[in-house]
Amino acid sequence: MNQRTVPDVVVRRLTQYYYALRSCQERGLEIVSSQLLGEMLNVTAAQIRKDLSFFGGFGKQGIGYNVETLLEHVQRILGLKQEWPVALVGLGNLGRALLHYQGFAQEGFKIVAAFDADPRKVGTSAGGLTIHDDKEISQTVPAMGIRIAILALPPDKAQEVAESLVKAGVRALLNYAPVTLKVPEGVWVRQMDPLVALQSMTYYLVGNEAL
Amino acid sequence: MNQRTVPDVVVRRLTQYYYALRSCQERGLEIVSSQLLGEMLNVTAAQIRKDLSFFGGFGKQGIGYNVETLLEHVQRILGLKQEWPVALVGLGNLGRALLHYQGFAQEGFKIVAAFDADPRKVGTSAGGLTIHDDKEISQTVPAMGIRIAILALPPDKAQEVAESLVKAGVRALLNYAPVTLKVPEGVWVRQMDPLVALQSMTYYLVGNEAL
DNA sequence: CACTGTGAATTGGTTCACAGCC
DNA sequence: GGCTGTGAACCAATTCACAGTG
Repeated sequence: MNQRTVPDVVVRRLTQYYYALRSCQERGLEIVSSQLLGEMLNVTAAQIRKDLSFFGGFGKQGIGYNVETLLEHVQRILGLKQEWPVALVGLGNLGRALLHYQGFAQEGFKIVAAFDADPRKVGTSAGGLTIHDDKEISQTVPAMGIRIAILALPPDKAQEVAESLVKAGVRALLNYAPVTLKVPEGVWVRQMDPLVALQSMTYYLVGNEAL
Repeated sequence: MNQRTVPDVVVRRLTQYYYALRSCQERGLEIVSSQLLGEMLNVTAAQIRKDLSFFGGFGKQGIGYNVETLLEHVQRILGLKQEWPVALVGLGNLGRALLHYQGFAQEGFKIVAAFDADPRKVGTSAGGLTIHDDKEISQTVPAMGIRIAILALPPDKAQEVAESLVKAGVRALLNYAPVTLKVPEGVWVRQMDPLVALQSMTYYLVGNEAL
């Protein structure tokens, strides 16, 4: 039990543990060892034990971890036991695909407000939501208690919109625009950029692999 | 000039430098300092200099880096000076959105083959491509010299398809399925999972922030 | 005896600080 | 004087190894 501030890598891995544990649960496992969890995720057993020890001693020596209770703990730690209202900004191809993606709602992320800057889109409806003008962010976001937003808009608009979202109370941004957003302390950004991901792999394909 | 094997973090950052340099170019900058580049990307100047020094000395002391030539170098290092044929597997909502996303082609990633397991989809066409059955992967992928694939399919199918892709010569996988793929040495995977990204931010929203 | 939890050891990555050059 | 390139110093993360427990 170590109550120091937890490194972000650990938090990210925790989400992986969450999925692995659910898969254990589906398979009807009652107990899981750090060993097995590690094999499922390509991570060492020691890593998993150390990661979990940041939050407390959830296991039993000689036995392992109870799947059910560890899952509960992980959910609680990650804040997954509540519903999160989410704003979506940008309703192009990508935005619409995201709006129709069922996975968000299944995991408790409910898109409750949609914004776009294009006057032709404003007022129309998509996925059961009326599309609002970007300008209404400052009004709607605090009113709905939204603290998470998804950005699916052109790169040149992203910074500006991010700022108005943050001003309106958003603290977590899932950014699909290929831009490095400048955000104040205490605001979190995760970059979702398929091109960057591809481009960081071609490096290895082009003969740089050392092995 | 350090010819040790380059850490993956450095490669990932290199893609960021690539975008920053292009933005410099668009703004007409001829010269850029590690300082300025760092400010654009929220990275320290020393980090940038060290990263670049893995690949060679591209700068001039007292001056900085020539935008044009550094960009050239970065493109060459990352393997971005060629076209990459790409396979797309899975043509649900997400797969179709990816197929219509122009960004891939603009950056030299050309989706040249589309696969799906659903017999109702096989034979139909989407985005100018005929959809083939998954079973044809072993035939088509090597024939077209494909080494990169995008997985946009249900989690339970992902591992199996990944294996047939790897067998067919694919070495880089952009995986949208929420599964940890098991791949042999020398195969690269980048996970694109919006839920994981959201879930690793709620941790901080739920009161764990130390600051 | 199998497995966790954790200090200690190690490895890896980042930042410092300065010599060298323009 | 301004800026790069890089060893050295520092800090962070991972792995080791083992004492402790069911």
